Amino acid sequence: MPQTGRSGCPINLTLEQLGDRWSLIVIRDVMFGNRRTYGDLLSRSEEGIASNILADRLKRLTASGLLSRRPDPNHQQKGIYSLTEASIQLVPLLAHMGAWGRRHTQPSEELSVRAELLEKGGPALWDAFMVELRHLHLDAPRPSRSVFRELQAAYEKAVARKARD
Amino acid sequence: MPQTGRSGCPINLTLEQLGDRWSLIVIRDVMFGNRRTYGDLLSRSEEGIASNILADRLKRLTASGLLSRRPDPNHQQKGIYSLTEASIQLVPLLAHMGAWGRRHTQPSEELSVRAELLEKGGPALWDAFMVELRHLHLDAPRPSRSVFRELQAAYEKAVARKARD
DNA sequence: TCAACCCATTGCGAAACGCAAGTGGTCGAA
DNA sequence: TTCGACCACTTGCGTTTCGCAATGGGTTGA
Repeated sequence: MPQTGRSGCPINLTLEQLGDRWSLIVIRDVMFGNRRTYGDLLSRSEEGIASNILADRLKRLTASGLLSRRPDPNHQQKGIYSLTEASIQLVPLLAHMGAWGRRHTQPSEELSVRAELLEKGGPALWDAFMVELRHLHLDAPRPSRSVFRELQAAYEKAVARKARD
Repeated sequence: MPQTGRSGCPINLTLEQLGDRWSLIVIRDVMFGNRRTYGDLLSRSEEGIASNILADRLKRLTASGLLSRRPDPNHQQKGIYSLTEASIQLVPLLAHMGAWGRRHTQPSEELSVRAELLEKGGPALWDAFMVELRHLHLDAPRPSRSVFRELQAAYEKAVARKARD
C-alpha cells in the first residue's frame, strides 16, 4: 500500500492498493455487512482487526478513493463510511475470491453461504447487487430487488441451522 | 501468509494465502509470462523482486499447492515451476484485477493490452486460456487455440507501437 | 582446471503488524 | 451541571515481514 511505483501493470497497481491482509476485509465488511462506522467495524469484526490497523486502513482507503467519509448528523464525533463507485466495482473480484476460497481452502459452512449464492448467481446477480450498493452508498434510487437481504437471510438461516445441531 | 487462522470466511482465507504484494505477481509471471525457473522469474521481473523474497514465495506457494516444482533434467540445480489446478483457477481473479486496475489506476499502455483483451474476451476466453494452461503446466492435450500467443502478440505489437513513436 | 553461471542464504536497516493501554472529546441521565 | 459511560482514535513497544546488497557454494561447460 505504500506508493511503491513498481510497474505500470494493472494487476500490479491493483495489488499496490489492495495487496495486504486487511484492506479488502474492511471493504468486505462495509459491503456485505453494511458496517458503516469505526466502532461497528471494530467491534463486529469477524477477524478481530486491531484498532490502529483499522484507523490506518480507513484513512488510506479514504485517501485513495475506495471509501468516503461523512459526519454522522446524530453524533459529532462519528463518521459514516460509504463505498465509492471504485469499490463497488470490486464486487466481481470479491465474488471470485469467495468462490476460489470455497473451492481451495477449508471455509466454515455459515460463512460460505454468501459466497456460494454469489457464485451461483453469476454476473447478473453481481450487477443487481452493485445497483443496490449504489443506492445504499451513493444516493442512487432504490431497486426493487434486495440482493443484500437475500444474502443476509441465507447467512442467518445457515447460522440458525448450525445452532440447532 | 502466515497461517493466522483468523476466520473461516472464504474471502479471508483467500487473503491469508494470497494477500501480500508478491504472491500474485509471481503467479502472474508464471501464468502470462511463462517464466518457469527461479532465474527467469528473477531476471525478467518487471517489478524487480528481490532474490530472497522470490525464494520465499516459491517455497510458500509450492507448500500451499499453488505451484509445483520438478527438477530440470538438463540441470541438477534448477527447478521448473508449474501452475497447479488451484492456481489455474485464479485466471478469472487476475482478469478482474487487471480490469479493475485498468479502470481505476494509471497503468502503462503496453502492459494494459493483455488486461484489455482478457476483459473483452470474458469468461469464454478465460476458459480457453485455462484449457491451454492445463496443457502447458499439467500435461493436458494441446488445444487448437493459443490464447497465450494471442496475448503475447498483442503485447509485443503494443511495445513496437510505443518504440516507433 | 577454472571461470562463468545459478539457486539461493545471510546480515541488516526500515517498514508493517499486532497488542494493550491511554487520550481527549461527546453524550445522556441524574 | 455534573459525572460516568461511550467513542474515535493515538501511542508505545515488541515482533514479524520487507527489501537491498553482499555472499556462499554447488553446477556447468570450455
